[in-house]
Amino acid sequence: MNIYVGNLSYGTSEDELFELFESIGQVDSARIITDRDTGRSKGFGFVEMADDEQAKAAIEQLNGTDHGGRNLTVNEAKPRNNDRGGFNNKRY
DNA sequence: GTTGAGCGTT
Repeated sequence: MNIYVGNLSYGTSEDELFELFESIGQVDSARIITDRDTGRSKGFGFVEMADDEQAKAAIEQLNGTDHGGRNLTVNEAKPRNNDRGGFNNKRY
């Protein structure tokens, strides 16, 4: 299950995210999203968990909790847009 | 500071 984690502190690392969710259940991978242009954190990230019920439990338990001075937003992630614009910035 | 970007043709 993919989990969206928003309102992260800029100081929060992927490892911190991993450990945070690992304390609830088995974490497949953890990722902090950084801006491709500036290289700085976008303030949110994603965690992938192997077990759905553990993922739900993690969402329940971590959503709204304080971490790094920020109140975390945790919920199920939306599918990522696979189109990046690429070579041809398509319209229509 | 809130939903993930690799390339101008892969």
